[in-house]
Amino acid sequence: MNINVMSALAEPNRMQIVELLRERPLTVGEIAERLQLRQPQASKHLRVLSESGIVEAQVDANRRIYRLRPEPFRELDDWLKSYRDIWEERFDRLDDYLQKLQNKEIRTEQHD
Amino acid sequence: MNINVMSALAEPNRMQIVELLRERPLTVGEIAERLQLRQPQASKHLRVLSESGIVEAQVDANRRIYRLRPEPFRELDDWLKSYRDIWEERFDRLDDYLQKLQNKEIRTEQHD
DNA sequence: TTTAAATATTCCTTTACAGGAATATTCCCA
DNA sequence: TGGGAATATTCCTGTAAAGGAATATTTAAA
Repeated sequence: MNINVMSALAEPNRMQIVELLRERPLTVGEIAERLQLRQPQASKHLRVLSESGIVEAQVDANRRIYRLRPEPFRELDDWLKSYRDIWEERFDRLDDYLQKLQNKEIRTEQHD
Repeated sequence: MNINVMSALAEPNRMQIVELLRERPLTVGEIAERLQLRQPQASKHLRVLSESGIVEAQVDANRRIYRLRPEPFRELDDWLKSYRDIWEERFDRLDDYLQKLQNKEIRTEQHD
């Protein structure tokens, strides 16, 4: 999977920008206002998102209208598909069985 | 989407570990050897993956057998679903049209 | 009960990156 | 053509995180 896409999405503000743009394309100013970011930070985050191919900008005079690009999402989906066997739990039935038998998992963290 | 999962996957070595574990569960030593990592770095990466819920360890004497957990992948898939409209390009037809008409996109980067 | 194997942890150093502040750039319009 | 609006860029600083080296911990086996 493309590490640049992952890194871009691994920053909370950028993730929020992506979630925002899911609704509709927005200008830098609108994004900054909605997310309570300063304009330069919004621009910088959008630059990272742009360089990873997640967003693209459409020029409108002195404004830039940013929107999501479909490709990274398709790639993410394709990548995920190779894990379907895992997350559908059609795998490792034997190991699972042995693990439950022994009841010896070590996990200090809580999940889900 | 869970930022911790994204951050964990945004590191190249950890992404490789996940790709490795897609095949089958492995011990720390096996992972380190296959990826040409020093054992402590492998352990450290596995700790991050474990804390984000991506992997879990099964104790076998003085060895730990790491495997993928299905939940984060399911969550990732659920999150992606909310973008299906985008990556299937069933959206923004009007804007797309106007954009192509003007032919004014600015994108310095090359993608795909 | 010492020894070796497997793994985890700690400490240190370096580097990447996010935010703040200031400034540059581009565009439209009066 | 000068000014303001929208956006991008630069410089600086602090912090998080990754790797290296050394060490601690746990376990089985001799």
